[in-house]
Amino acid sequence: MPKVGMEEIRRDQVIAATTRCIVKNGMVNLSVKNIAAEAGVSTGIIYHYFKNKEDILMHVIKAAFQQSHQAVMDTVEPLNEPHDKLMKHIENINDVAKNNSDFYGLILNYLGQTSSNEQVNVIVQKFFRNLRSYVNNYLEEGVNRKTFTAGSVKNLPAIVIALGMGLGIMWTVDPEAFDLDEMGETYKDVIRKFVES
Amino acid sequence: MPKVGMEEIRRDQVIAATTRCIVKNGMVNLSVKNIAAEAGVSTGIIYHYFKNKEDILMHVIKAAFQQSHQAVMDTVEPLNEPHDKLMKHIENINDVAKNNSDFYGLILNYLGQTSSNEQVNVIVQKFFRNLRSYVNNYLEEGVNRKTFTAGSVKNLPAIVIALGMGLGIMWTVDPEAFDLDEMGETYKDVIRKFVES
Amino acid sequence: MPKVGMEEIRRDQVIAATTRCIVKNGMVNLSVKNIAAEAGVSTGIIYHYFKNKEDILMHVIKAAFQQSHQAVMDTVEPLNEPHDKLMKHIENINDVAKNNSDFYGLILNYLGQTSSNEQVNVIVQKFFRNLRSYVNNYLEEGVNRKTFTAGSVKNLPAIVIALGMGLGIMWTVDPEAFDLDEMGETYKDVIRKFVES
Amino acid sequence: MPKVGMEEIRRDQVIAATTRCIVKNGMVNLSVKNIAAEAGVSTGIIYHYFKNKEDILMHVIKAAFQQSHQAVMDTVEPLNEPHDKLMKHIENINDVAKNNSDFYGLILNYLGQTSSNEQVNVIVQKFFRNLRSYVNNYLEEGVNRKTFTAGSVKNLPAIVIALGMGLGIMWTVDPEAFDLDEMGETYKDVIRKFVES
DNA sequence: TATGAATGAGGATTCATTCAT
DNA sequence: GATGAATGAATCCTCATTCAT
Repeated sequence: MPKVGMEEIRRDQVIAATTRCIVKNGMVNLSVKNIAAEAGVSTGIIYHYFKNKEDILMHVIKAAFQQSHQAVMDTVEPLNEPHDKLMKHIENINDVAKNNSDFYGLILNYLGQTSSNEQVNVIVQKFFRNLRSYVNNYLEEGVNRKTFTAGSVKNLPAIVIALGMGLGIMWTVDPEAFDLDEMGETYKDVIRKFVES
Repeated sequence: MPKVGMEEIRRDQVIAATTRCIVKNGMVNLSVKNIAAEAGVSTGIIYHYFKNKEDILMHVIKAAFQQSHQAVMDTVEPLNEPHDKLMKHIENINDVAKNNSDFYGLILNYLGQTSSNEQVNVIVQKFFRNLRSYVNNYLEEGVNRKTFTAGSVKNLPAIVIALGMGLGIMWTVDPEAFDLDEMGETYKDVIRKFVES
Repeated sequence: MPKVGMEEIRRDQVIAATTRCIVKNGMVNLSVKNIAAEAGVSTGIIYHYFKNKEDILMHVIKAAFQQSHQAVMDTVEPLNEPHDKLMKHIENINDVAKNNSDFYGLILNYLGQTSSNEQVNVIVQKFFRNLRSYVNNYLEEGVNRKTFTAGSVKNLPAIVIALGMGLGIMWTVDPEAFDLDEMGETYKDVIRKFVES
Repeated sequence: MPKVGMEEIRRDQVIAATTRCIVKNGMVNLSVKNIAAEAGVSTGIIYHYFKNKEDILMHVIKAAFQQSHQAVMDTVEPLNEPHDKLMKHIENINDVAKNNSDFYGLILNYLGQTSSNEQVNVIVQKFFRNLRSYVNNYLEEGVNRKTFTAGSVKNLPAIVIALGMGLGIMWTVDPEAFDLDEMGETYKDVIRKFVES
């Protein structure tokens, strides 16, 4: 193993380990010792690469959001039609719960912190704004192209994201509540009916 | 100060104090010492009325859900028309965020625990199932009375609750994201359009 | 239940309960709350009849020693022959382990305190001196009557008591170590052979 | 101060400190804080080397018994004659009270725990069995060589150990009770007379 | 870079004791 | 006489962080 240029390897190692710890044991039971053990490193080295525990936590959530952002970019942006983009985005939201279930386990642990930790709050706000902004772009594009009616778009981004997130949370907490794929179709129907009326 | 019959008073005192502590500082920073200080009692007495910290936490979430359940009962049940009930329920969900903002601050802190604490998970699942079940009742009633079309109701309860919860969370995290009252109308429109199509 | 003249009843109740608690859970785990529960009274009343926990403990050991003293008096003193007295005393010591096994469980818990608690030390010393003194009396009587040889009696009281106590402790700790009745005979043989040689 | 290879040093430090604390203040008043202070370390480090307080206590008694075992091995085993071995063992038992008075202060504190703490009970039982087993070996050897008569050996190991322990305890509790050296001779006489009759 | 020993403050919990009723 | 609510100090243990190696 190289002894120099470990920076990124170690940071990723710690971030991944922390994510697993939070999802498995909850933020409440997260300790630096656990993180170190899960990452297979010493506690000391963690403080070489991160300022403190809080610093790790910020990097973890940023990394999660960054990954989510990337997924949208990779799958949605290549598409041309606003309608397709919107539907693909919706599918994406649904896929997160199914394929990357850690994601919800993770942000649920951070959402609780938003009211007491300003820094977390800012990051989460930015993430939500980002999500709404994507949707807004598709909608505006669609309105321009007369695919969507202008009247409906105002609050729609929030509706789309809120519904996706709500379903994701609900399913994460109780996977027996409904069939995720089938619900994904209903999700799209709901939005489609509203946006095309 | 009376020395007898304090049981309920003290328990409520501690539950209320714990709720405030969680909302203000987050579950991660919750300590029994804080709870005692917030409640204006000694730490010792807390263990006279509760088995341990976990026990308090369970009572806190149960109390919050019970209160929410009561609000639905009080406002929705008196109504006669399924459509009115559904819309009233939706209004209720929205009102929670506005009038009882602690509620979201609280459950966001518990949602993070669902993946690691089975007991919390069960309670939250039960709560969500309850909520969906209410909506389902209105819908079935509406289908019987031909107010709603049968085809749409299958996944609708989850949609209604998920959307409401998603909006509540989003607004709690970022109250500047949208106007809650206006969004409430859109929320109703979305559901109405879907259910009546 | 009478409300006056409860003094002795309550004190005995508490002393008996404390004894059971110590034997069952060890002095290390003894709490006033446990005592109260075992005695079926409130914690408050305990402080009405005893100065504090230490005070209870002193009364418990005194009561145990008093009882042991009484047993000797009742069974040994009526006898006439020094040799019979000595053997009866030895039988008594053995019987304690068998019939009143709490006794060893109790004093073992107090013996540990002798090095750090002067008051306990004094009580235990007095008890041992008492025991040796009984034996000494039989021996002196026996020497006077020419039953025993003078040379052997000097250290014998301690030997008799030490051997009895050692066997009692050993058997209490490990009842499978030997058959108590058979060992009682050997115990008597050992002393008899020494004293009559 | 070195930072590596401290494991054994620290463990011994803590075990020795705990022993002193127990002898001085009794097990009832033993706290991890005291141990740490007596050992001259922080409380935190104690939990780095021991699982918990119970774990320390187990190591303390094991160390004490191990030391006692070693003393027998070193002084008794080199001897050839069964009779010499037996007498040397007896002298050893007596010497413990005189030269290593902490030993009795220590085990007296553990004996009280045997009835409530299974783990301690097992350790103490094993220790006693060991002691009896040594004596038994000398006796069997002696019977083979016709030094001892076969009839007397059955219960003798327990008698030897019990008497030694009883005397040790008695003297530890009340050193004025008798002269230890002189009593040691009587102790040997008692056993000798019994075994050689 | 990397380790893990070391610290001491802080966490949950228990406990002896008091006191209003 | 009797209760059990109330207190706060003390207990066991964990944890974030530092630092010698």
